Amino acid sequence: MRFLGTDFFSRDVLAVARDLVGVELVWRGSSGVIVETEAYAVAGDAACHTAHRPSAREFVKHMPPGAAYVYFNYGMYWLFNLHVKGGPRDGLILIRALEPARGIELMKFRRKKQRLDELCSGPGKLALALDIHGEHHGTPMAGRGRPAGCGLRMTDRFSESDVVSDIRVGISQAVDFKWRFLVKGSPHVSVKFGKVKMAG
DNA sequence: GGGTTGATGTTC
DNA sequence: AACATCAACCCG
Repeated sequence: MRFLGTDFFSRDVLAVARDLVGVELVWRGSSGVIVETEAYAVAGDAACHTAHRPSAREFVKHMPPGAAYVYFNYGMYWLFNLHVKGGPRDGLILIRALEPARGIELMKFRRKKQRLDELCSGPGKLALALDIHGEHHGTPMAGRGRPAGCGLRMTDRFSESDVVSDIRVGISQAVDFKWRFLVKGSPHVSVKFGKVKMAG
């Protein structure tokens, strides 16, 4: 199995976010093909953690491209991001939804759900399905130090024309950026194309 | 189907 | 106080 290297994560954060759609996220015996991502830019994006959190600024300063940025939100859910660094725009990419691929029974057990289209259709859901949590913060997902059994693998599951962009979900800053990338028509996304409520 | 609400705890 | 969420519940 060939995994993406750090060069993949050393490009523009928007290009990487778009290209991650269709890539298989492999995590210790379970996996899913990414069907939804959101880009957050280190500079000029008020919605990015680096805009308000010193700890996030420390992370992007010291961690390599491809490192996992994992954080706890709403007192209940872990959210999994990938660090992009070394291209025109650095940033963090939230993985928002997967089409389950491997280890589906284990994911159903962890989620206590049977329906395939509800297993990983949201950032909190997929972290639970894959058992991603705080101790995985900083895990290198590309290049040296990548744990055995974890990584990102190219697939031919979708074509470029399947991927559309839309505004981001659940934020109150920089709400107009169309920096969410998703497979149009996929039943596995968190929010369908065009369904995010507009501000005002 | 769509809207509303409560659960829950870390960071700033 | 805000928060890159989710599921359960209402209403119809």
